[in-house]
Amino acid sequence: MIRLYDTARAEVRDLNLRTPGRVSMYVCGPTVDNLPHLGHGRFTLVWDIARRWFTFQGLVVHYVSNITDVDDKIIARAKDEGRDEVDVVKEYESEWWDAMARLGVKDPDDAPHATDYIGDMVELIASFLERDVAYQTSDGVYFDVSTVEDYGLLAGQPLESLRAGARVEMNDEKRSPLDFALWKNAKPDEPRWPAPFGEGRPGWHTECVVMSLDLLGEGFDLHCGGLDLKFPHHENERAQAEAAMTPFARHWGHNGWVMVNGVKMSTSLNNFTSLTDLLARTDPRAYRLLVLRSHYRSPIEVTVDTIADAERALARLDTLARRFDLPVLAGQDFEVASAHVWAEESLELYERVVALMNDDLNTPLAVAELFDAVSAANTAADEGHEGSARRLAQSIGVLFGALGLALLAGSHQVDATSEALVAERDAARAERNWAEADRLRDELVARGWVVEDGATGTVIRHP
RNA sequence: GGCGGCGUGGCCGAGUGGUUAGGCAGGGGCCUGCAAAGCCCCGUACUCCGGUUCGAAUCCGGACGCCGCCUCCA
Repeated sequence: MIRLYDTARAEVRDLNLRTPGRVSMYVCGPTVDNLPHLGHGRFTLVWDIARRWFTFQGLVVHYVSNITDVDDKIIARAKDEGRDEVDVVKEYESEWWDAMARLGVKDPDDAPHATDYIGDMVELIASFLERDVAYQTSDGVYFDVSTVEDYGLLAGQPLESLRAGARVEMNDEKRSPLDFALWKNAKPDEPRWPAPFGEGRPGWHTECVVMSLDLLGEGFDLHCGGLDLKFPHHENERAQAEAAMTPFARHWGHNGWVMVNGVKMSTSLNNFTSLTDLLARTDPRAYRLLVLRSHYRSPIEVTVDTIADAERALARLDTLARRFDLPVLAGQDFEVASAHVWAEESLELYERVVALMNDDLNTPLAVAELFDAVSAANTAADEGHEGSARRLAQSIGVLFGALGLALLAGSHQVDATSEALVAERDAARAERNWAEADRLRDELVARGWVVEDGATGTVIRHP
């Protein structure tokens, strides 16, 4: 049984699936108005890991993650740069998928775009107006949050106390500062779609309700996103589903933030580092390992130091892959646990990892177990238990693969000159000509190789 | 003002009553012609003050500090 923290209940509870054996999950995706930042990297990694783990455990996952392609910030950028909104969207959506590919985030089964669902949104908003849970003002249509009995469920606060602390500037046409825009009337030069209540565009909170229900159906299993979406975004989605009397997400999952020097990384603070930059200068797997080594609900510091730390830890794992020549796993397709033969040596490891992962995705402890197993595999090999060591190492590779982390043995493409130097060095060593062997090693190092003496002689690899 | 979270060894980061988290960095050793990789050992941490307990980083109370949400944000 998989257990997961549910924000709506504020507790870890059994993942209670709509259909046994199948998980339907919706992950709130990005607004494509800029390069993705580290926070986007974290949420995609966290939920990719969850998804992969569910699959590994034999569940059939339907994973939906949207692209918000109509938004004030997109319009603002297009204006600033004197180009078309569609052009802005095209550029940054392309950057988004590039970054996802480099992070090793598996493609969603469906990636709906808000603009493909305008008609459905208009219909929903019209129904709200009809039923009087929404109202028109001079600038658009607003949802009346007071019509939803348990508004504030996800925020963990009743409506009254949310209202008391509201920082939003009061628009006197709004009945409550917490009421949110369902529809924004188009100003001149703004993109617009027709609607019975006036030409314009949808507010941000409506698209996810419509798209998740369309693609996953009523009462889907899991709705996820960054903690900052908990309120008001997810609260408002929920409110709309409630108002439409449609069963919505059975569970809510939220991941912690990326911090910068102890402060939340956020768009508004403009203290973000682009994911694109990070991925250009580091091994993308390092970020995944960094994410795995802390709990998904905890904040993490992503800095040059913590990434470098993760890269060094990764080197240890790659060394294992090299030593045992492990296959590369964790691509777009990955193994299911039942497809792997858990040898005697690794069964206990597997069971411990399963217990940890199934308890609210305890990746930090699972990773600690795996690192312990790395030592065990190396020790077994050092002691000459080659087969046993190999079986354990293979299992480690499979389990990291299940978490989306590919262990890389590295390429063995060696140029002819280097190959000749290796042969010369082995000859020199055979003659116990250490001076010459060391000279040849220096030469190889100068050519950019890491030189190691293996059981079969000189082994060179890229650092 | 309301709600929530956090404070752990040089760094990152788990842990929720008693036993080694793990990684990185550092020191010592084994192995090696010398290295590298690997293995072993080591630092004996838990903001502070009280309390409960045979025993607390872990529970309770208080203090201090930090962060977040109640606009936009993953």
